[in-house]
Amino acid sequence: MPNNLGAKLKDVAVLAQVSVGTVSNVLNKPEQVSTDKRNRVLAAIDQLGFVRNESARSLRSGSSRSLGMLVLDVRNPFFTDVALGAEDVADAHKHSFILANSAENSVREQSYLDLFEQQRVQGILITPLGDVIERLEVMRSRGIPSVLVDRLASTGHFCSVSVDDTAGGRAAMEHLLSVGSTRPAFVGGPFTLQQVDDRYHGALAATEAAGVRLQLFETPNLKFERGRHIGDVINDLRPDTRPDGVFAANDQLALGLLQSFTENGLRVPEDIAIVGFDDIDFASQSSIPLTSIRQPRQLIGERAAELLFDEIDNELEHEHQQVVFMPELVVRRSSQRS
Amino acid sequence: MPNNLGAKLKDVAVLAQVSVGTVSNVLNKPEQVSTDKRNRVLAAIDQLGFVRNESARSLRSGSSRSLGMLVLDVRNPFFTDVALGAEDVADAHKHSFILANSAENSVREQSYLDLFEQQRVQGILITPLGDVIERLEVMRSRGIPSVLVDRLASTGHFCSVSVDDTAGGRAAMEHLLSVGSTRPAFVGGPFTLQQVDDRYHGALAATEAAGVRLQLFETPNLKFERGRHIGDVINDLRPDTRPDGVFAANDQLALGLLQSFTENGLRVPEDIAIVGFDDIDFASQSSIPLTSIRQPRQLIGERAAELLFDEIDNELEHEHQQVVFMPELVVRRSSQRS
DNA sequence: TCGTATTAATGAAACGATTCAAACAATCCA
DNA sequence: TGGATTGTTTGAATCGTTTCATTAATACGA
Repeated sequence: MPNNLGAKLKDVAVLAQVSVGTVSNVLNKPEQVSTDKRNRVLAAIDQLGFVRNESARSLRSGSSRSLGMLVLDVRNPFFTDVALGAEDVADAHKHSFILANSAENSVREQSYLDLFEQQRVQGILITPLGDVIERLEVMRSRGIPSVLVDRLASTGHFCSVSVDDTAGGRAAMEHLLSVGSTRPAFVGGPFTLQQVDDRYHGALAATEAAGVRLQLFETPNLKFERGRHIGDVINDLRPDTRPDGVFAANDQLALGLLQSFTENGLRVPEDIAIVGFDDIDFASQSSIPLTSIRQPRQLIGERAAELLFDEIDNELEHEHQQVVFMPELVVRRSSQRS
Repeated sequence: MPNNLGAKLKDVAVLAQVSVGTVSNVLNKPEQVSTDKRNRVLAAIDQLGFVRNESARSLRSGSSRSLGMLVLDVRNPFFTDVALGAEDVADAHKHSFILANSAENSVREQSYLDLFEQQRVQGILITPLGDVIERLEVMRSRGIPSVLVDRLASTGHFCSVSVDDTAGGRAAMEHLLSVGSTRPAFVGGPFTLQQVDDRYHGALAATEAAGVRLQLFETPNLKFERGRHIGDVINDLRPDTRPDGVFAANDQLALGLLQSFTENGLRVPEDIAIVGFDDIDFASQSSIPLTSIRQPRQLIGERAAELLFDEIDNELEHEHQQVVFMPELVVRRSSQRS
């Protein structure tokens, strides 16, 4: 017996001696109920410990007051921060917020989209993984819009909020060159991730402009262990060919490199400078604080949620837009050669 | 117009030429429907792109197929990992999982409990913050049970899953003593958090047993910056009174200490050894890897969710239990004086 | 005083699934 | 052949809200 004592709207109505419609109005449009009755109703609600049944509300009104968000990896603090920003906005709109983790697995991605559809969420924030754009278009045609996060919408059919990864990559590399790196390298992968590809090409543009060769160390993913591994590889190179400055595609990789270098006795930044990307908290919290390219993480989440609400609220007038933030170079010790 | 094209159960029934009851059975008890009709129904579902309406299901059946989880701080990787474990279990039970962040703010805590109640979640996993036990008891009496996470249930009225913080604190301090620390210190706070208090008293027991004095540096919270600050304070002490071994109440504090010491030129572990607590990923990923007390993070989440499901499924026979995991000392460079 | 706005309150009809008692069909046995 | 048994299928009732067309009450101006 699931529903033990739950008082319902009708019980409240009886106790307060008004109709159910009035109780509903007290809840939803309190200003158009007379003070007298409103107080009676509120008292009754209090006395009975009445709690609205959200399922019934959603059923009747056709959609639930909730947003779904699907990220690539909740264990990456970058995404938790983006989610935090989005949640704030959802909160402000009195929507609940369902955070799901595709964990870079496209089966999970699909099944969470199923879930969101069943829940009739009002909209979806997603960092897409698999080939999911088509499905999102179908879902929108059925009334569930979505906004792409940390990913530029290539067709104009979606709003998106992202960061100019190419510019970020260029800034990172220009910085390395400016502190005197003559044998720079890029560490990252896979190149099927647009972000990685863009960051690399930004870096490449910088080295080409300076007439310097850019070494490439490709990784199968962006995790710490991979960074450590490449660090060991780099350490084994002959000192005169070994990179003297490394730009890693994200901070987790960069931290892996840093640990490997430290353990192997390479001095950072004297022997080799490091620049990461994302500027997660742990970048600045490392014992050798990491130079990084900062993305406005919370802001990305906030803007994305706002765009989504705009589409939800003004289905017709809404115009899709691509918000692209400029990332910011934050210089710390890992690249400071004074 | 929210509900554009949504086909409903009835539409499926018409197309498949069966009754709505049969369609519902195909969805819920497919084995008791004849193959013939089942196939017709499935084909119709496919053709119409029918998606179940979860609100309607929940309304009719009295509770939603979902679990709520309320953590102290989603930005702390410890909690994301616990949540990940719990989510897996929820998934396996085909329940959806709502993760909420009280952010150490008891107003938010209350309002998320409101939300969970409105959503009629089937149960709640919570790391309680404010004075919330009473409310949880009321909620249980109304059919929404909860399990305490990372917190021992002091009354026997709840299940709980936690770690023996006292033992962990003792192990941490015994380790520091064993590597030769003669002026050990504890860094952490506030002591209103049971976890902190227990870890401290564990450490104290170890020093008392060894006849050594334990210095205490109290902090208002467990964040990185506080660790950094205390690190600076410690650095300013006269070398002959300065601690030569520090046990921090969690890893974030420990990382803050580590950064401060490194910057100030104190050598870790030679001048001062550090031990943290939680063993988050970043502990091992630090450039000087951190010795820490490992909690089985995912497992904590899993066990908690399992206990919750047991209470949900066997309301009557269920017996509350307190699961207490033993933490594990993981020795790394930050405390290795060879 | 009467008609007309204006404002408040009502309550029956949805929303879209699940449930369950009853009807129906098929099979078996005496 | 009829009755009992087993297995499918049916469809009306139901969950707890919101919605909205009506009705009731009140105030206002002529």
